[in-house]
Amino acid sequence: MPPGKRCRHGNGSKRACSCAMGNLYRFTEPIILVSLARLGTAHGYQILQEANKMAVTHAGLDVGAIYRTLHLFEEKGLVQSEWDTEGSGPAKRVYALTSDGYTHLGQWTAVLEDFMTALGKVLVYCRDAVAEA
Amino acid sequence: MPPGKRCRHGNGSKRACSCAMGNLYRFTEPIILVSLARLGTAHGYQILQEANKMAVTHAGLDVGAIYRTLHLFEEKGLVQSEWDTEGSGPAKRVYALTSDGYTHLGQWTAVLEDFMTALGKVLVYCRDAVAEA
DNA sequence: GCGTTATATATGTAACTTACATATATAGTT
DNA sequence: AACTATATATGTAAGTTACATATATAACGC
Repeated sequence: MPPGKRCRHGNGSKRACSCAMGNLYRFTEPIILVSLARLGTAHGYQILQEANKMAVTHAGLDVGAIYRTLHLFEEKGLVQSEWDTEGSGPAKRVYALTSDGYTHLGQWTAVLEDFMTALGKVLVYCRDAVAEA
Repeated sequence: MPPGKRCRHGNGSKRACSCAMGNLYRFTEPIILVSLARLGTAHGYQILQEANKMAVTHAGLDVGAIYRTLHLFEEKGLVQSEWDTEGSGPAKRVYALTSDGYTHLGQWTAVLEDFMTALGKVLVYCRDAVAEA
């Protein structure tokens, strides 16, 4: 919990690691959607790498969660996929956003906007409280 | 899930309700800490009202979570409490932050700063992706 | 050829958090 | 006496994270 505690994210700094404060929401769903939107077409492992460039916690996205969420998205019709047996390495299942997937990303974007605004207010109060203490 | 869906938060607007996108983290811990810091001394119900002024989801903080978290905080030594049987209404247990509680709030503040920065980046990507679609 | 590493997908599950119902009790209002 | 608001507290189903583990293919060095 305290910043001194060494967690496995290599945080030797004086700054508290997000993992030390409990399980924060990692925005797995919107990050996968926006990663796919940016990549156009991609398989799970590529999404993982793109996604972790924008991780909101020190831990980054969970590998297991990526594949589970992609299956879930396909069930809901937000992505569609096919096997890619060409190229090097093991066979990959490549995904792309559907029209519904783009719509869903738009809805997530609106939620994130509101979330950011609200969290910004909390943060101002936090800074004030810490400064006065 | 779609914005049209009426959830119990009275969202008849075209904007998606946060609850429709799954269970977001509501930052129960830091919001209780900062609420207590602002109020000085307060009982659970007062904290609930102060906390919901800065709710990061449409649902606001859960009443049950408030009392459970206050008990947890007391176990950890982040708050201390006593019964207040004076004044009107039922007896209230009034809480105040300890020195460790202020420290913990400081650590949460640092985590929120990082979180906001990271989420801001995601949001920029989201806006770009939605604009291009 | 063979062990090692990197790539790639997938499942299992314990712990944590949220969502919501429910129970209890006191004070004030009609 | 019934109703409403205030105040605290518990129970638990569902959702999410954390992390281990299993499977399989390709590339690389030796």
